[in-house]
Amino acid sequence: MTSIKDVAKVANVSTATVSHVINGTRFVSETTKVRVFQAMKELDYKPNLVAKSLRSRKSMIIGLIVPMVYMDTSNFFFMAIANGIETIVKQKGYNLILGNSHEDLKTELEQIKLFNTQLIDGLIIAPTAEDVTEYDEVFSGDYPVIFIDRKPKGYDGDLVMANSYQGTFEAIETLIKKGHEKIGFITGHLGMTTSDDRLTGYKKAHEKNKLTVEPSLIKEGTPSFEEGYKQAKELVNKKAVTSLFVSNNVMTMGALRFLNEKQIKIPDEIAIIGFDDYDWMKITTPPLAVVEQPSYEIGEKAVHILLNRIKKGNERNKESVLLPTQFISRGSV
Amino acid sequence: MTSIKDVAKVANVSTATVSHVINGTRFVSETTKVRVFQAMKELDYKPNLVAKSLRSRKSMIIGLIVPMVYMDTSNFFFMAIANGIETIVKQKGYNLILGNSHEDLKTELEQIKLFNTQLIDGLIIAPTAEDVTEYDEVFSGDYPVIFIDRKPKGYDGDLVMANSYQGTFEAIETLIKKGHEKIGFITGHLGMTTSDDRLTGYKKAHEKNKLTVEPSLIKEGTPSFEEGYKQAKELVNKKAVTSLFVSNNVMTMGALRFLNEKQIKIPDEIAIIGFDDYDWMKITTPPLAVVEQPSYEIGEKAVHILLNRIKKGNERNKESVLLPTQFISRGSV
DNA sequence: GTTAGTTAAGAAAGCGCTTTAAAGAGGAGA
DNA sequence: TCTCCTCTTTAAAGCGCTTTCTTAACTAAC
Repeated sequence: MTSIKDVAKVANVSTATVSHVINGTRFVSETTKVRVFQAMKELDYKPNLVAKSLRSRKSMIIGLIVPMVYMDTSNFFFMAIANGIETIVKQKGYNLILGNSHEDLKTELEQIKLFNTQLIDGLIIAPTAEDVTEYDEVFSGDYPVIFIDRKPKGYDGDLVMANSYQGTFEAIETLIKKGHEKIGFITGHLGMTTSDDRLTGYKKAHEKNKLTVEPSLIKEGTPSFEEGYKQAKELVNKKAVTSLFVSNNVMTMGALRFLNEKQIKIPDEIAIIGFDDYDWMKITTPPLAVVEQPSYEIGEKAVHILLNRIKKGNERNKESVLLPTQFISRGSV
Repeated sequence: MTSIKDVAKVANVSTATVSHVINGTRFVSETTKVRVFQAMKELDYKPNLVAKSLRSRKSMIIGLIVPMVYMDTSNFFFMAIANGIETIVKQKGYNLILGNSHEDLKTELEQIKLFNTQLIDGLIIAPTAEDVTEYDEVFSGDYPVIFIDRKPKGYDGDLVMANSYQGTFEAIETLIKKGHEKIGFITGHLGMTTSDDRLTGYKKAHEKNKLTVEPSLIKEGTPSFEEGYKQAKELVNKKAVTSLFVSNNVMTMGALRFLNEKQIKIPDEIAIIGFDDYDWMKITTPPLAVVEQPSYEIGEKAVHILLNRIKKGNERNKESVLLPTQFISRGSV
C-alpha cells in the first residue's frame, strides 16, 4: 500500500505539502500541485481514512441504530428511514454505519458502547427505552445524538418524529363523519410515545364530536400479525364496532386477514383504517385507507440536524421536529 | 478522553501490558491484571477503535453495497438481506457499513472507491454491472469481496444467490399440472442473471411437459408497479393466457392491481404466482402463491464465507452457493 | 547593504494503539 | 560465586496521516 510518504518522495516534496494539496488546507503553488497530483496518479495513491481519522479526530462516519425484529413488517418503516438517512449522509461526504437493537434495550446499550470509541461523529437512534435515564451511563456527550420516531420520558434533546396525533385525529374524524360511532382502536403497547399520540388523536376526535370513548373498544397488545388478528376478532365478534382503526401496519395485516377470512364486507360491514403507507395497501380489496408517515423525510431531517450539530458544536437549544402525517382515504372507509 | 497511557500510569505498568491485558495476547500475572482492570474502570477507559485499526491494519468493519431505488418495493428483499448480514456480522464482533448504489454503476464504483481506503476488512455486494470487467479498476484485492444475488458475466469469485431456476420451475410445473397451457411470464430486464434464471426455469418446465414456449407470452420491462400493470393488461386483454407468473414483487403488485380493478376472478379466470414472499401476500384475496427467496440466509451465508476469507486469506478455490427457492402454493393458483 | 515583511514549503511532533526487542528479577546447576 | 534459563514486564518504534513551528527565498523599504 502506498502512503503519503511515497507520494512525497516521488513528487519531491514534503508529506505536509502532499497533505495540503489533497485537503486544500494551505496555498500550494501550481507547479508543485501538478507534481503532487501526478505522483498520486502514478502510484495509484489512496489516502488511508483510518489514519486520517486518528489524527484529525473525525471519522466521517454516522451511526444509526434502529429497532428491527426479524421478519417484522414494521421494519419497512425503519428501512425507509435508513434509506433516507444513507442517501443524505453520503451526499454530505459521510458514511453510515448500521446498528440494530432488535427492539432490545441491552443490545441497544451494547451497540452504543461500541460506538463510544471514537468510531462515529454522530448518532441517530430510534430508542427502545421508555425512559431517558436508561441512557445516562452511555451517552457521555462526545458526539451529538438525534432521537427519531420515539420520545422517551424525560428526553429533551434533538428529536425528529411524525405527528402521529394529527393523522390519527383526521382518520377518526373521517370515520365519525361517515356515521361511525363505535370505532375499535387496536394498538401495540402503550407507553411508547408513538402509540400514545395515536390514542390521544382517537380520543380527541371523539371529544370534539361529542362522542364518548368506550374503553372496551381500545385494544392493546404485542404488535404482531397474530395479535392484530385476535383483537380484530374479539371486537368484531362481539359486534361491538362498525369500524376499526389499527395503529401499526403489522396488526393491520392481522386484522385484514381476519376480515378476509370471515368474508366480512369492507367497508359495508366494517370500515378499516391502517397506519403507514406501503404499496401492498393499494392492492388489497378494497384498497386500504391509511395514515401515512413521512419515513424518508424523518431520516432526511434527522441527518440535517445532526450534521449541523457536528459542524457547530452542541448548542443549548435543541430542535424538536414533528413532521405531518396524512390521512389517505381509500376504498376501505 | 482517556488513553491507554493514562491507564498504564494509574495501574503503574507499561502501555504494552495494558494492551495485552485488553486483548489477551500475552500472559500477564493475575495481580497486574487486576490492577489494570481497576484502572480501566476508574478512568472509564474506552479503547480507541480508530487507533487500533491503524496499528493492527484491521478495521473490524464489513462493507455492504446494495442497489436500492427510492420507494421501490424490491428494496424489501435487500433490506432483509442487510438485516441478516448485520445480525451475523455483529455476532462475530464486526460492524456493518452500509452503501447504496441506487442501481447505478457510477455511484456503485464511487462507493467502492471510498471503501478502498483501509476502511473495510471485506465487502459484500449485490452488483449492478452486467459484466465483471466493469469492476477491474476498483477491485485491487486488498480485501475479500463476496457477490450476492447477481452474477455478472465472467465473474468467477465467491458468490451467494438464490436458485431462481428451481423455484420457478416448480411454480410453472404446478400451473401446467393444473391444466394451464398458456402461461404468461412477466419479468424485469433480462440480462440480469436472476431474471434469466427464472426465464430458464419457465422454459425448462414447458420443455419437460412437452409444451411449446410461445415468445409473445414473455413480457420484459422495467421492474415497476406500472409496468407490471401494463404487461398483465396486455396479456389478459388479448385473452392470450389463463395464468401469469410474475418474476418480481413490484411487478406482481402491478399485475394484481390490474386483475383486482377489472374484477377478474383469481384463480378461476386467471391464476397468478409471484416472486418473493412477504406478509402482505397472505392478505390479498385470495392469498398469493409465490416463489420464496431465502433472503436472510443469503446474507448469513455471505458473511460466513467472507469472514473465512478474512481469517484465512484469499484462497484459490472460490465458493459459489446456490440457496434453494421454494414454491409456496396458496389460493391464487 | 541591512532589515523587515511576505510567501511557499519543509521538519518533526504526535494522534492512541500494537508489537518487537530487550531487560530485570529470580532460581537452578556447576 | 558465576552462568544460564525462565518468567514477567518495559522501552520504544511506528502505523499514515495532520498540523504547528521553522526555515528558506525573495521582495520592498530605508
